[in-house]
Amino acid sequence: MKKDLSTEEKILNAAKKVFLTKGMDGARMQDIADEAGINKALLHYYFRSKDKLFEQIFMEVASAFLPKIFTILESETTLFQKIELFCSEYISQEIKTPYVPIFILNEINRQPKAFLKKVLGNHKPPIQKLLVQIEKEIKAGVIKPIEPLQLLMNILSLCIFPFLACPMIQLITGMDNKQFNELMEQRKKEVPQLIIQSIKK
Amino acid sequence: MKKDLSTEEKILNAAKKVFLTKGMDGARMQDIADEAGINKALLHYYFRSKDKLFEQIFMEVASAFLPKIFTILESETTLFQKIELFCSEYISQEIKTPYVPIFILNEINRQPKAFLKKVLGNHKPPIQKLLVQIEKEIKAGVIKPIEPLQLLMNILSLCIFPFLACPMIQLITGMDNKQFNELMEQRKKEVPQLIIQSIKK
DNA sequence: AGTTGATTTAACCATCCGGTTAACAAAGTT
DNA sequence: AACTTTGTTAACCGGATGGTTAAATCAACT
Repeated sequence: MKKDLSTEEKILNAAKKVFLTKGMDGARMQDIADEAGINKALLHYYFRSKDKLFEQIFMEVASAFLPKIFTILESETTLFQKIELFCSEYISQEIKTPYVPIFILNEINRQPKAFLKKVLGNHKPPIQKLLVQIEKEIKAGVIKPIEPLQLLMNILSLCIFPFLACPMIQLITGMDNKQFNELMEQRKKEVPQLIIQSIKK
Repeated sequence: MKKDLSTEEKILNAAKKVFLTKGMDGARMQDIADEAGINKALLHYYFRSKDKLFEQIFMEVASAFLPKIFTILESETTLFQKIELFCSEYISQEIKTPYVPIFILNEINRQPKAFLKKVLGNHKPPIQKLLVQIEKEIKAGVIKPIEPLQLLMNILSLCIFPFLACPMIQLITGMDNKQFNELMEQRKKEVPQLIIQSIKK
């Protein structure tokens, strides 16, 4: 396995792998210890409890994923540019870390309120700006009238779902990872095209 | 709770509720017993093990959900009609049973091969027909050229994702169930419109 | 009423699992 | 070298959890 890493790094890598694939409930401390090639007691020496360790992994994963997205949504560019940038950034990110979406989704399901507090702190979710921008563009006659929330859902759906369903898709179609990723690369352009075409006047 | 149901029905209802919301790993036999208002030993009297009980629930849930979908995909109608019918049927179904999609998704993740075998048996996944139909329509010049798999992913994404992300959406927007369902009702027409518009010449 | 078979329960068992302890080893520090 | 701090391990602990058992209750039939 990993060799010259510090014990703490070995643990974090192992924990990330196990938590991402099995989720909080399905993960066993022993699994993580095995994966890291160390004694189980050492886990508790470095991270006092399973909860603490999970928390650390969760924050690491979440804060590598969400801020980029939020930044784009809150940026000052035009709506169309925003959509293009968001889709291609999001999909790139997901290709690199394919297990993250379902991990996050399940965590939201497990404890919705705790999740929000953890990832947003006291901030508001950064979608208000986008929704207002959409409404403005509608009133200005730049795009067709549409429920802003529907538009946002469409964007998120098209970007995220394929990664959530990746195992199923690969299973049904017999694709391997490489083929799947090629499809996803295509989507970086196709999704924004589809979205923009649907709202452009 | 439920009153005049047979014990077996009480158990199945309780198990469905608990498994759907907490998943196999997160569910406790005691939870199910409590939910059904019975003794834990009675669970094992009716269903020998947690695995057996889960299996039963899983099959019940899956076979209430998937066949309808498959039938539509394999029917003989035109592509456009198929898309319209599929989206509206699928979304209707999900409104009734909102926890099912994430439940199924997680089960696929947990044991992909076992899942396929369970829900398909020896059959082939019924998407081949649709993919061929799409290719035909492209060659016939009825719709724009598109990778058939991309089209299928788009349809599934737009139909399923909102329900997967339902807790998050409700959390962020502050919607309640009723408002959310209204949005979904809208989608029954908007999603097929969006899809068809994107491929129509 | 008594017999029989299905249902239900309380109590129990064994194992799993998160977490602790105490002893030991390695690496500094003086 | 003696001592302290840090890292690591084997063994253990207690509670949770899936599962079992044996007795009690109920229902149907004679």
